Amino acid sequence: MAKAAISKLGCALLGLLQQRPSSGYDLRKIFSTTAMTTYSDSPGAIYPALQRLQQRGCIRGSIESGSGMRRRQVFRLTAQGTAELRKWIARPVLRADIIRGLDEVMLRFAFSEQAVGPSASVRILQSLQAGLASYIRDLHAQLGAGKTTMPTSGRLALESGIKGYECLLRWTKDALGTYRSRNIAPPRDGRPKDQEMKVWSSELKETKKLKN
Amino acid sequence: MAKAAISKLGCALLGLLQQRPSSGYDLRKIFSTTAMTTYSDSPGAIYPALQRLQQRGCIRGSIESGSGMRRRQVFRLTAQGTAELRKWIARPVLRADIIRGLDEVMLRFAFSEQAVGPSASVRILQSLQAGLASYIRDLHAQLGAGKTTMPTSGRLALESGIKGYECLLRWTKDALGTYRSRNIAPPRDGRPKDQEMKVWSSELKETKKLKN
DNA sequence: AAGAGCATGTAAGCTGTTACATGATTAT
DNA sequence: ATAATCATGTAACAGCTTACATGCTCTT
Repeated sequence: MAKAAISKLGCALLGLLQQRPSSGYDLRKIFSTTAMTTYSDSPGAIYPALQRLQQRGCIRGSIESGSGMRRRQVFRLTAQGTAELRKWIARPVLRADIIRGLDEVMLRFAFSEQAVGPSASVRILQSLQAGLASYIRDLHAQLGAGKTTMPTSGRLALESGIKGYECLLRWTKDALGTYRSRNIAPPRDGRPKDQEMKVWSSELKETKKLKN
Repeated sequence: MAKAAISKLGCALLGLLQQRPSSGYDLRKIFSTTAMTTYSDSPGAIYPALQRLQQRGCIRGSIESGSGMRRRQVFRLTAQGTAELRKWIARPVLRADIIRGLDEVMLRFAFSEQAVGPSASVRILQSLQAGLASYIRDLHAQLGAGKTTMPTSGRLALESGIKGYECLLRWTKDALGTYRSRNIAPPRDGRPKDQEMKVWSSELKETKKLKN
């Protein structure tokens, strides 16, 4: 049962719900207010996604309706949902992930510390670093091959991509340094022993208009 | 008629076909071989996309079948297809484009010089530069607001995004410098008068396996 | 003759987009 | 009261993914 993979949006929702139980509307607000605008805040995407997650048993919603309160359904992760979230985060970073879904890798990294622990963050950074270094080499080769025949804009576009990856590679090293200075043991293998759970982004409660 | 927008993949195909008439298989090879791997090389995406473009009147395919040759259908841009390609490239770069579809902006830039002319490239770079500068300001504000409450991985992820945009902004300035040194007049308004058409990426003919 | 690669497609399924729809509650 | 906002949904549509299917040609 539940063979198909959870969609990227679904994983993003799992990650957010792990940080704090929320209603669909809360989640839409996050997507429309914060740097997560890369994801859609449209109800036609979020509510069906929540339903799917619930059918899978990853989340459970409870309707809150006190007197003088609007009806709202608050979703929480189930044990299974937590497991799925961790599985998603712990997936190895392959070249395909770097090429087609770098944003998803960054999302996994963003949730990694809270949902699994710092060692998972380090693991993502390490495989990302390796994958980037290898891919950058290939891109340089491609640039060298077509340098003379490509039009300026094409060459520049390729260069922009390469520079972006190089920038990310530098950031990866910095980030690893941050964790090293915090004395996070490099994850040789085995499971992480840390499980710190903190709630952040508490300032996301601000009101903001949302049109349907 | 033909109100719905052409999909991103469709536009990518238009751009490639403008550079050189190609069969579906040729296009798949480009997507699987070059830095355009970000786009799918699956036949289930490309052949239907080509059909849609043909139904719209943007491209026209002609079946080539000499003796001792495999049947292959080569597609060419029509006048309307060229117009649609130019319209897509000339679209102003909005913040939404930067947030949700930066890759599409870069694709438009990559094709801009051949399909429209250097002044179109410059125009894209200028609006991109402005949009990036403004967006980066907002992201810095967000980072400052949540710096203390966010977990390390979340903060680092946001920083990585910001650094990526800053890197792109620097590239934008470099690229504008390249065009300035080539004496491309800044496009005050009106249409570009240049229309240089060269064929590049002639080395993409190399063979490479593609599994169905 | 057999297998690998060329070249084109189709069909099912899922997901996101866009647009619409519905009530309840708070503000003016 | 009326409008705006809260909060949740649904329905039609388009596009991509995955998997399958089909013949033809070249190599060995």
